Amino acid sequence: MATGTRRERERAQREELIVRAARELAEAEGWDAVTTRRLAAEIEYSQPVLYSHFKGKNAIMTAVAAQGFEELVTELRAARTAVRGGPEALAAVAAAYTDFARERPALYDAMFTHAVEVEFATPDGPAYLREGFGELLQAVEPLAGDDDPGVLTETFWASLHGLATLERSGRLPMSLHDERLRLLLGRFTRPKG
Amino acid sequence: MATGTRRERERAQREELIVRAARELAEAEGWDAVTTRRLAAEIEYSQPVLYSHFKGKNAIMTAVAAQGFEELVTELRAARTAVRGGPEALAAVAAAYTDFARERPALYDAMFTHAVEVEFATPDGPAYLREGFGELLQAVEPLAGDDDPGVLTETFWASLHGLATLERSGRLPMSLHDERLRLLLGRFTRPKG
DNA sequence: CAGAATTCCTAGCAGTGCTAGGATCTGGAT
DNA sequence: ATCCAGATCCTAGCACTGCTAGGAATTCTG
Repeated sequence: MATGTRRERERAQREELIVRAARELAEAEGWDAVTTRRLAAEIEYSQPVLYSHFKGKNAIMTAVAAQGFEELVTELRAARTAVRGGPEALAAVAAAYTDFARERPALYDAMFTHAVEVEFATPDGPAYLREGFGELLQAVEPLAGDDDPGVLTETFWASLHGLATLERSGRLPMSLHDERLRLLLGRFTRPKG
Repeated sequence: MATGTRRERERAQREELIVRAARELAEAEGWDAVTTRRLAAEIEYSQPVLYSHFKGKNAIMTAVAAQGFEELVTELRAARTAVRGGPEALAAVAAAYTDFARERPALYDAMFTHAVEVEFATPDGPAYLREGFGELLQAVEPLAGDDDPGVLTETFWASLHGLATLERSGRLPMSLHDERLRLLLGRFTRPKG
C-alpha cells in the first residue's frame, strides 16, 4: 500500500509538471508553440504519457485555464478589498481585470477564447467561476440602481473583455487604454438622470 | 491582347469563386472545416491553384473578412439612417452590430478574432474600416458630452464586441442578450449627473 | 505547324493531434 | 533468489494539416 500512495504522489507531481510546462511554453511563445511533441520533450517523457494524464491537448489547456481563474479571482479580490467601495472599487476591479489580461495573455486566451470545455453560464459551474463573477458583482452591485445587478455585471464584464481582446490583438491601440477605461467607468458609475 | 483580358477576367472569376467557397464552407461548418484540400475540391481545382491566387489560407480568410466588413458597414448605415438620431440611433446601430455577429459568426470571427493582417488602428487602413468606425462614431458622437467622441466610440465598440464574443462562445447565455444591450445603452445614453 | 510560355496537377515535405502494440521495468508471492 | 503478473512507458504509425517543387499538359505566338 505504501508504494501505491508514492506512485499516486509521483503521478500528481508529473501532472503538475505538464500543466506548468504547458503554461510556461504558452506564455513564452504562444499557444501555437504548445504542441504535444514539444510538451513531451519539455517534461522529458514521450507523447503518450500526456494522454495518460489528460484526454487531449484541449484538456491540458483547460487545466492551465483553471489555474488562471484561481489567480484572477485572488487579484480581483485583492483589488476590490484594497479600496473603500463604490466607484473606486469598480475602478480597482476593472483595472485589475484588464491588467491581468495584458500581463498574462496566454493564460487569458486559454480562459476566455479557447477551452470551451469550462462550463460557464450554469449555476453549478466550477467554484472559481462563481467566485470570479462574485468579485465583479460585488463591485457593480452598489451602482446598479434599478437595474438587475447580475445582468449589469455580465454587461460590464463583457465590456472589459472586449477592451482586453481588441487591445491585445492590435485592433485598438494600447496607448489609449487608460482613457477608454476611464470613460467606461464614467458611464457605469454615472447615476440615472 | 484580347486573350489576355479574357484570362484576367477568368482569373478574377475564379478568385471570387475561391472566396465564396471559403465563406460558405466556414459559415456552414466553421473555419476548422475550411482546409486547403476541401476548398480545392469545392472549386474543382487542385490545391496549388489556391496559392496562385492567395499567399496562403490566412490571406483567403482576410479576403472573406473584407467582404464581411463591407456588409457590416451597409447594415450599420441602414440601421443608423432608419431612425431619427440620438439614443435611438445608438440602439439601432448596436442591435445591428450584435445581430450581424450572431447571424454570421464565421464572418465575424474572420473579421475580429482571426485574420490579424487587416490593419486596424492606423489612419491609412482600409476604407471599410474607416467607414465602419464612422458609422459607430456618428451614433455615439451626439451622446459624448465632454468625452472624446473617438475614444468613447472605441469603448462602445469594445463593449459590443465583448457581448458578441462571450455570448457566441456560450460564456454568457444568449437568452439575456436584449436585456444586456438595454442596460449597456442605458449607461451610454445616460447624461452626466 | 513547331517552339515558347503559361497553366495546372501529382507527389511530397514537415508538421499536427492522437493511438495501437509491444518492450521494459516494478512489486509481490513463492 | 526467482518467477510471474501488472503497471509503465516508448517506438512507430495513422490520418490529417498548410504549403511547395517539378514535371506534364495545354495554350498562345511567330
